[in-house]
Amino acid sequence: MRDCHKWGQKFQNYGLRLTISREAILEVLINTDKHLSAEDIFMAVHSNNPAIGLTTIYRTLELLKQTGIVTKFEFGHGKAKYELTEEYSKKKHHHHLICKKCRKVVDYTDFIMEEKEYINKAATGMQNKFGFDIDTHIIHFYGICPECKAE
Amino acid sequence: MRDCHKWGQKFQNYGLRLTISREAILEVLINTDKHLSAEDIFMAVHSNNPAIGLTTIYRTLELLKQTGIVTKFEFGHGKAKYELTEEYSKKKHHHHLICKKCRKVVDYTDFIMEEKEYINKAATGMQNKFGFDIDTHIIHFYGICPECKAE
DNA sequence: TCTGATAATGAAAACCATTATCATTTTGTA
DNA sequence: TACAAAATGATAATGGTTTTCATTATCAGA
Ligand SMILES: [Mn+2]
Ligand SMILES: [Mn+2]
Ligand SMILES: [Zn+2]
Ligand SMILES: [Zn+2]
Repeated sequence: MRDCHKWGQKFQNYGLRLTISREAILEVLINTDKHLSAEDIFMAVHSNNPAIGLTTIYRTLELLKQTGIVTKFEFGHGKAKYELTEEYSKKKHHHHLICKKCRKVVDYTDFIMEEKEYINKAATGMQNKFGFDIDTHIIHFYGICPECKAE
Repeated sequence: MRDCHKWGQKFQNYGLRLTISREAILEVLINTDKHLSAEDIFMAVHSNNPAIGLTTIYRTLELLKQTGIVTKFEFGHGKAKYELTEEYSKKKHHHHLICKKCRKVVDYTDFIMEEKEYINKAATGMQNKFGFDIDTHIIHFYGICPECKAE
């Protein structure tokens, strides 16, 4: 159980320990399809492991970010949200729709071929023009969700 | 001078007063090609108008955001950055390259046709699929700038 | 199994960008 | 000029995140 997961390997390679806390946090991230804040994760973990503190949540999330296991998103609503990276998630490559009214965040997986084409072209162009090595990108669409339109 | 600008009209339409503070803040935004934080703007304004406080900077930036004169960006480095919107800026439609090491932000105006094509397709798709009305989008490219590569 | 070095942790305090409060000043209008 | 509404600055408060530091858990070697 402990070492059979992808991240178990990753942790070992980085000389990090796969502790109870870290496993509990990863488990929460694996078993959700939402975008969770540190506090969301703290509360989810707390029900089974009341001893784990919020500080550890923040520290672990930072660690998971550094090792490429989670992505940190700042949607502009005060608190950062976390999601497993494509490599470690069941989710496919996707981007986000954000409702400017209710702040809902929806995953959007369509038109990935077209996106890839544009992104590749742009990333190559930037490499050539600026010498900038691109390795990730973010696309956010802002608008009003159907519920807020109806209101 | 006071009313000959686009934003003068906009302010009037909204029943807002075009005060010294607001003009000073707009002037800073007009005369830069950088992405400034509230504090950056405060310091720039301060040299000529020491009486203007940081609170007014924040309040005015929020106002300018509401009226569509500035865009607020959260690049994930702690403080928000502000830039005139396409409509009020000399800059063309563009997106951003962000260096993950030194946090530099570079404007990128290439491949806009290709981008527009993809964005239109995606926005239409989302409208049809989710009933989500998209009106803006953000594209951020993350990577390492040439200076940091050389280090 | 013991032991020491190192990593991880929790509680509490500190940090810091941003926002709220409120008394005062400025502005547009009659 | 007088008055109401809007704008402002100093200050305090907020709240998500990070630091600090003493304690605990983990692992490698003896
Ligand atoms: Mn997502
Ligand atoms: Mn820009
Ligand atoms: Zn909504
Ligand atoms: Zn750099």
